[in-house]
Amino acid sequence: MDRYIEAVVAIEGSESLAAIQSIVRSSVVPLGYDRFVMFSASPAREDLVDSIYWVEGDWFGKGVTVDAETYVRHCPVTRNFLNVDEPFFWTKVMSARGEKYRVVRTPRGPGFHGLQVPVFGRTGLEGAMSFAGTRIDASARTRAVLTMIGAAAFRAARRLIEAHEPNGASSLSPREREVLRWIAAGRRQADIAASLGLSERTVENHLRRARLRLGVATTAQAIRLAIRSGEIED
Amino acid sequence: MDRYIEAVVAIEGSESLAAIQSIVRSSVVPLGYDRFVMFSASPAREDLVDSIYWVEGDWFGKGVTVDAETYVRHCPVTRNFLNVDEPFFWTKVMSARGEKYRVVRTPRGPGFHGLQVPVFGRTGLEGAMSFAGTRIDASARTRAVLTMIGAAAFRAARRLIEAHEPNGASSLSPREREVLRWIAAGRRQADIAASLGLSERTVENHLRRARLRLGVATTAQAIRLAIRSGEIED
DNA sequence: TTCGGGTTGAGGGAAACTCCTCAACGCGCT
DNA sequence: AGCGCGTTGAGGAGTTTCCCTCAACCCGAA
Repeated sequence: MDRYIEAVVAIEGSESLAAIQSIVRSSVVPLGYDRFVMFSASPAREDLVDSIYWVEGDWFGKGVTVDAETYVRHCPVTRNFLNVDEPFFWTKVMSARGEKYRVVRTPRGPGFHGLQVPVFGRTGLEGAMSFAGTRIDASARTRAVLTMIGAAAFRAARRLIEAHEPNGASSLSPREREVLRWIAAGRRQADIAASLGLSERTVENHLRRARLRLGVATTAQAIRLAIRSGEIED
Repeated sequence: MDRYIEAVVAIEGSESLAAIQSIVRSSVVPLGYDRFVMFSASPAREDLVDSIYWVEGDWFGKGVTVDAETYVRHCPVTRNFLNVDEPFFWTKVMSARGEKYRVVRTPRGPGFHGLQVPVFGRTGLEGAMSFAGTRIDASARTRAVLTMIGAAAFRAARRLIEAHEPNGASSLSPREREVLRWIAAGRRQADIAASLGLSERTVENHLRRARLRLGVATTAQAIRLAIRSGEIED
């Protein structure tokens, strides 16, 4: 079976971030990519980047430490994820007024180029993996490979990292969330009661408790807050 | 380069649905999958499935035509996409009270099994590709292959189909949008009327027209749709 | 000028939702 | 056993929204 598929399987089975990184490296360094950034993201944040899982390689010049803030400030093409839902290549252009990053169809020749691979989930953008290098292979094949490996690596890394961090406790109970989901889907309280096998009163009570917990006055506002915080699917 | 990667590249370059289907078939039939469903979906719809792009093979018994409604009614595991954001295997279980579909970690032995591969985008769930067969390879490798091919095939198919169907983007009027924004912020119609200097009736009328345009039954659902389509800010 | 669309507003009635309090049951935890 | 929490459900009263129809005004396009 294909070696890149094997890499994905190995990534999925990895038990440490270092293991994931090692597999990614050995897979994509031969393709010319030797700088990596992996981060979780949320379109609700205006700076997009939530927290960085992995930074490696010389991104902005020797000796520059890259943290979340630096990365976002220097790499504005990341915001392109708000407009597209596929991986895209970028290239660093040197102009009279300094360096500039630009989204391109195909980066050519030597220079600093990269591929941003977004990872989407139920709530939209969840994170990304970014590959870069000075002499990269930018073929359609390589893009497909990086798309697959980047997505697998991000999911595997997040699985490991979120296992260690106390996950953001959702403020709604399962029932409250379920009722709210149906309301957001356009059902009436009575319909929901029927399809869940509850009394209309119970549905109403769940809704009220949900409003209380979310600290809002109306159900419409609760829908919006719940979507924003990922309690229910957008 | 790997043959499955080549398949993905070929899918991305396809200019017809038939071409995509042909590539998918030749890639996954050797793995035991000979039944396919590809559909666009939206968590906003309570039946989840929007429209079906591709149905092939014997899903529910010989001679049963599968349309969107039949598929959803017979295949409740599809709703599992609301809870997970990774592909999952399912299997058909024969019990005393008829057949039942169940989500499983690994389907074993002969029988009717399948893999559901969700495709996510900026707005969350966008569609899925479903592979099934009676003697399937359910290894981690195959799951990785189907994940990649399913996602590529769905995106390519949607690109082709949406190019033909000019989507009627029905937008809201400025006033409708403004009222909806306030509603989403938790205001009551009467409050909005006061702060916009309108009568309560007018606010109510704007809301009704907004619901009509968005094609939804309740204001709560309108909030969600408007957020999804970017009519109001999240 | 006529036509369509957006905005404004009304009446009347029906349906749905919100708010308050109270209470029972199960489940896990100390 | 006692406690907290989630789930379920009720009565009663009040508020809010929804539905349907009708109509006036303004404005830009045909």
